[in-house]
Amino acid sequence: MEDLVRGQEFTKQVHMQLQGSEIPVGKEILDSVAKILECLENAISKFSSSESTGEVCQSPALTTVDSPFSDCRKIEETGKIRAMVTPKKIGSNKRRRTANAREELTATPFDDGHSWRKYGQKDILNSGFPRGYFRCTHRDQGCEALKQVQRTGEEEPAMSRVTYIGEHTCKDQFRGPRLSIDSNPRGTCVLNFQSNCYSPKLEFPFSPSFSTVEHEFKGDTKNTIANHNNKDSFKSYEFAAWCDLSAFNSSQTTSMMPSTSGSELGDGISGLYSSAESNPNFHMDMIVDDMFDPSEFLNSSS
DNA sequence: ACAATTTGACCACT
DNA sequence: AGTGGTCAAATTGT
Repeated sequence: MEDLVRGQEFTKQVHMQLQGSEIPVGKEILDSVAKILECLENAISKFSSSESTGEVCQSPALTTVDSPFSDCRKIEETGKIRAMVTPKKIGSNKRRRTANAREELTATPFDDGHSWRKYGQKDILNSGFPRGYFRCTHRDQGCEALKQVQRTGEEEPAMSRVTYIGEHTCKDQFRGPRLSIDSNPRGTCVLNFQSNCYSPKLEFPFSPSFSTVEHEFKGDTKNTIANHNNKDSFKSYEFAAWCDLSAFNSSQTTSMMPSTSGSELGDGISGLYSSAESNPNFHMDMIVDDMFDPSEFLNSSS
């Protein structure tokens, strides 16, 4: 609930900034932001009403405990018989407990700082889009965090409702504040450095202008995003752009990037991460034209 | 070879 | 019986 309200506030700020911006902003973008605001308001009002009745996320109360060894199955498939005797874990019922569940409305897809492994996909009635089921890749460490991603409609940019179930108990800590890129139809990008991109995250897919930036970044391996461990974070339509911004804070460089250790990326942006981490109020926006050349930028700033 | 994703089947729940 | 959540073999990617 708190997150929803924060998200609403952030979205309002973005909306006001876009409206008051000297840079021409596409009507579609303003419309999209207005829609997001509307969705958030709906979600908040629904949540408020369900909270008072003890419900969580519109889901029915769920039972979770079964006999731990009740799942003895035989499956016939293409003439073969596979006998599976899989002890059922307590709490691993088909219907999940949704306590600790929270929902976010996000652009599709986005990097929430954790690594997820897809374990299923299901067509959902009347939704038109399949729902994806993800679990934390560190499930072997006992991390039970799950998320479900459901695209909400045909709108562009594509938006998805992401439901997080359970908290991360693994060591794959939040990778820290992210550098995200937004762009308007004119080809200008906004790099948004935020100290805590928690929820909800309001992000938009790339317009072709980003591919220009990405291409130019790839010209220099030190500034590249190509070798990142978590390649999923860098699908062409996603936001994170990474570059060596250690010029901003070389003295405080401390790696905050356990998940990228060994990659040049981690070295490259650790300064940015540490500076942002060390200052909870760190917040910086940059306007970047699509002819932006990171090497020139770095030369001029050093 | 290993890791991640896809996909069809199973099962709990309504 | 219909639906949604999960499992795990098969497939695909690196």
